[in-house]
Amino acid sequence: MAPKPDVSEERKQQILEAASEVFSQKGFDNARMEDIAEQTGLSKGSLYLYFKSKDDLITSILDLAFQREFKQIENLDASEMSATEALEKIVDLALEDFAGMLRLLPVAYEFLALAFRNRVVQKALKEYFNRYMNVMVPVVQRGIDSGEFRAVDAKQVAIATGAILEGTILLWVYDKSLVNPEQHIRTGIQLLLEGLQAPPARQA
Amino acid sequence: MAPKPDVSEERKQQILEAASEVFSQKGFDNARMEDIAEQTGLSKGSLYLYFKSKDDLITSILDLAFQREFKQIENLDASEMSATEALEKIVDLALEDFAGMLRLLPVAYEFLALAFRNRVVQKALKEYFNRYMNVMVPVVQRGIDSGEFRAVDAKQVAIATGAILEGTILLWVYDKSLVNPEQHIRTGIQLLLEGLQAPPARQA
DNA sequence: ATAATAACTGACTGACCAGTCAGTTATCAC
DNA sequence: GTGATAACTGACTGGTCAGTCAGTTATTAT
Repeated sequence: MAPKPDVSEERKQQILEAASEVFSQKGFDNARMEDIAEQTGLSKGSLYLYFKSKDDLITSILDLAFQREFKQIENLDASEMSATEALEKIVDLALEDFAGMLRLLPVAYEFLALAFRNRVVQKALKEYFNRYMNVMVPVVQRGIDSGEFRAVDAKQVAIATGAILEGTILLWVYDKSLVNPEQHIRTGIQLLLEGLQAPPARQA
Repeated sequence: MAPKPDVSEERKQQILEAASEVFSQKGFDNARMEDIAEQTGLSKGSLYLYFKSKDDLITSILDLAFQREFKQIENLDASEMSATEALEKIVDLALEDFAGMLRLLPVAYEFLALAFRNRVVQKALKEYFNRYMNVMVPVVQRGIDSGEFRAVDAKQVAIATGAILEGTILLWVYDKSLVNPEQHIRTGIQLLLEGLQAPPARQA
């Protein structure tokens, strides 16, 4: 009576993989379900056995990517490092993730555009930003309390660091030959840190 | 013989204005030419008297926005200011433009996503980035030469500054209630500048 | 075998919409 | 008026594609 083993988890993975590929190559609107079906080797009808719509597919893909990106960073035990070391470690992890997310970057920017008119997307992005701040602010604050950094607003530093991360990647999209995310993120963060360690600025 | 005065320049403006509105509200793919026609009060057929396709419309809109953004910055005569003052002035101008571009931001992000698969878009973005660097690098270099800044790579500083600008705006899209572009761009740049003015970093 | 059912298929439907063009209207000169 | 032309219109065409579902195939237990 109990027939074929349940392959649905495996299929879901397979479909998500194929869909990531197709979405990143064609963009969300220009990707056809038929394209994704071809990429998996399944038929279009089968996709609907595992995901209820095209929207469901893209949502699942980005959700997974975001979850993955944070797992490592949130698991980082920063208590044994100096704040500077912790920040550098976080940047390292973000850079690793960047390499993995590369393929999804075009879809991520479309998603960002969507945030202007879609409440669900807005909520997802807010949550993402919150998790980021919840990791960063305590690290910076610890640096301030310990005297490692001068007295600044920890939130502002967390935002500036995030801006360097996201902004450098964005500039890389502008010109992939002149911007090297790995290198330029590191030096950008370095400049920020040196500003943090400096005594209150002398006159310009 | 010579009938009706030529209204085509006026119409073009009118259509671009309406299209910006509709694209920013619905996104490029979901905006219908019919929607844009309604917004202008003209008929769909008329749009095609002034623009040869939907692509032509979006291209014209973004081109105009980019040109406008740069005119002021490139016209800035920095020779009488300190490098710090010049950088701050550039940030001021960028922030002014940001206010004007706000409506186009969603379309701009879609455009960025397009850059991954469209050569023409790639070229346009490269040119934009180049113009930015051509303004920034000399200013920073002058600061270094005059002893105002310590010896760093001017390009790296220009990129870090651009990253703060673009990255802060991006974070604002993530959470509009926690990020204030005007405020956080200023403090981010401030931190960078203080790093620039600092002596070679003491140990962390 | 055969029955039970999970997994899969792909032709089809209904809706959408960019772009066209034959026809209409408005404006002007005389 | 009337003729010339610029400006405009909107029904229509051709093509696209998400999602459906009646039917088919594969796998297993007995």
